[in-house]
Amino acid sequence: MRAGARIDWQPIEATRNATDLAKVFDPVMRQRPVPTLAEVAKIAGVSIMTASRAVNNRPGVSERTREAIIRIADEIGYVANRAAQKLSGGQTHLIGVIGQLHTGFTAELVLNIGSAARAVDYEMLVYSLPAEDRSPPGNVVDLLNQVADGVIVILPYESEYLAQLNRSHIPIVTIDQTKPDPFPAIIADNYAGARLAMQHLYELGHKRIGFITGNERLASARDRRRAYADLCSQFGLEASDELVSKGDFMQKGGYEAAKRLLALKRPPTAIFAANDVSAFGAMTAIRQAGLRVPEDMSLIGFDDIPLAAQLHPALTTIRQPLPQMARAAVNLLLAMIAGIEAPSPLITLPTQLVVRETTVRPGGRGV
Amino acid sequence: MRAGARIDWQPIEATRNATDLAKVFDPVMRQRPVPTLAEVAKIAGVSIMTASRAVNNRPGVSERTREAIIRIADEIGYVANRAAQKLSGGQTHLIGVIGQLHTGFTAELVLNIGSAARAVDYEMLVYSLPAEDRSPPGNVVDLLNQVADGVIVILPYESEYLAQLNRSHIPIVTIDQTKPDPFPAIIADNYAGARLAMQHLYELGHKRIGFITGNERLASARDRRRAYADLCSQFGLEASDELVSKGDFMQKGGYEAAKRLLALKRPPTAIFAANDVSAFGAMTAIRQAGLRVPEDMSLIGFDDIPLAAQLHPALTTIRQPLPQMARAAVNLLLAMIAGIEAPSPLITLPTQLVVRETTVRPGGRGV
DNA sequence: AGACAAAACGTTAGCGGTAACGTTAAAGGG
DNA sequence: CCCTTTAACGTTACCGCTAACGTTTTGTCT
Repeated sequence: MRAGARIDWQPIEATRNATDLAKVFDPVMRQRPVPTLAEVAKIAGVSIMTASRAVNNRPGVSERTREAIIRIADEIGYVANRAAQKLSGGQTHLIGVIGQLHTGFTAELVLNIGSAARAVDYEMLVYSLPAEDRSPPGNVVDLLNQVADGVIVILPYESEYLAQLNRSHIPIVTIDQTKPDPFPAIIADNYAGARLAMQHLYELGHKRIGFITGNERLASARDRRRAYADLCSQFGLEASDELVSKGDFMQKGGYEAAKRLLALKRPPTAIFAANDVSAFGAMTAIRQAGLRVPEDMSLIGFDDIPLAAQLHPALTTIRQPLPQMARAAVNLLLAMIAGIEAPSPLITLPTQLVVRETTVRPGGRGV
Repeated sequence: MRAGARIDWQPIEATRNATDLAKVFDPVMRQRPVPTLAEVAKIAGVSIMTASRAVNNRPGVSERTREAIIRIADEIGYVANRAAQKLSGGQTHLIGVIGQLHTGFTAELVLNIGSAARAVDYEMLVYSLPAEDRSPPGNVVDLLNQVADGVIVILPYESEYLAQLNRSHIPIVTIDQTKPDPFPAIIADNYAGARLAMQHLYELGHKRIGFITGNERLASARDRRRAYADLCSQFGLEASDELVSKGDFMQKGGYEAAKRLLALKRPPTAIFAANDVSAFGAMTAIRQAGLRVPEDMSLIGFDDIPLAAQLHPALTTIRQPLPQMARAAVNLLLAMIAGIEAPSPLITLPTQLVVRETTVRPGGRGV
């Protein structure tokens, strides 16, 4: 072992003077290549295989040797080459996530997955599907498969297509898919959540409630709509096709859907939007029509994305248990990576009503 | 070449009946492994190397052979193994991006980078730095280096630290870093942008303008503050330390900073927040104090994240040219990957004033 | 037609790791 | 104290691909 190989990583503040910076950019420093397992092994005076066993914490090495090897690895700053690990059939401790980062809900979910992954010593790599979702994600799964141990997929449509395209034997978990056939899935209880929303509006006294649909390529959107319809009839609320306005989970869609509802001869007194983003769009439309939220029109969303609480007025909504969903997805994926069959192919998590400022009794506060 | 090897990818709608689904989940289909270059070569009756040259569009293959090989590759659904490519010194046509997806600005920038990358036939993989940014991104750069051809880094602090940690010789481009020493950088003209904001408020007649600072670990935040101070003295505006309130580019920081400004014996008539997210926080504080935006208090932000236009009232702000920045970053990175020295180590892009609804003459519309 | 260059294609080695098996050293058992 | 088992370590082969160089074919010029 070379003397002087020890490296002291200095905290960022300590590098703020010219002398230190000069050292940082010293060509010799910059050229120092990233060390391989072979170098660790050479310094430790063992074979590469022994070094591999040591750093991966696997049996077949004595404690003494293991410690020495790990110390050396730390000192020279060894980091395993994931590409090589994966190529040779090993594990990379990396999970891939595929989703549309454009949407607030997915983005938030992805961040939660990242936290959940780090909590169990995995890193996360994200592939953001383009907004025009037509590019088949099969190749992307293959791509992530080449570097990650497993993939979590959040698609803007049902995943049968993906199942068809995907030929990897990689573990895959989906989120927000009710058909667990192709892959195990994590999903919030959309039906029960939408019932909570409707019940809330009903209890406030609303008899005529409009609904803005989501992207009905997704089961979650269909479940929410089903709950709306079911509760309308259960509570004896007015129900007609004109009260159901087509949206797409997006802002503009919500805006236009709300506009149609407001243009009715008898507009509703409350609007249930299939997700928060649609609700934001609806809010714009309501205000543009010269009405106030919530005095003239109650509004409830779904998802509880961070923005919902920050808006004025703050949006009443149904909360999806994002941290739990993320943890469940990661745990399920890790189990599959470890070769354990999923206990259940479909894990449903409960939702929760979050009452804020956009829902009041019909007719406004005064009534 | 096997007959019947041709595969017709059916559009998603076509798979919706039971018979097709059964076929999809047929074990034989599922087990079909992802093909390698060796299989392409075998079917084509050429060596692996020739197949490699063909699919990578490199010289040394006749047009006839190339076409045949590419056709076969398409038919059996060959996708290059990026891990193997990278390991053997080749290019993966993949770029890595490191940033904090939590912040709206970064998230939007990342999406733009994704589009820019796809436009030049590259894919993007994202690593989201945890909110607690203390984990040194050096390892993460190494990680992405192992799979990507280059990395674009968007840090919540100056990048000297990164330069110190990073030992890869991988091409790196940073965004929002004024010190191009370690790596070439793309940056919006924050100083000029902030001047535009101040000039706008000045022209509306504001004489007492409050400023909410950003995260001053970033040069962009310091530049904006500098412009604020410079224009205060240039325009002869009231300037005092109490008008500068410490924020951190985040919602809560903006909220608290605005609260302090409002609590002054003589509050300002307008607030310039160092970024849009801070401005949102400020808006909450202003409303909580019983004041209206913009009648009682004008408010201007910086960045023009998508949310700015969707708020009520819509936020006046300074637009950063995200698509251009993304394209510039990608182009610069690709140039570096190709071995071309960056023409300039620091590319500055112009910003733009976007007047919306939160800025009016002091005293409200009536004046 | 022979010589020779260029294009087309093949072979070898190796990227950095791991699985599988082979070998050596330590431990245990009668 | 020798034999056997087990732990500790080493060797070999290979993952899928590309760089570098070697070989064969195809012109091309005189």
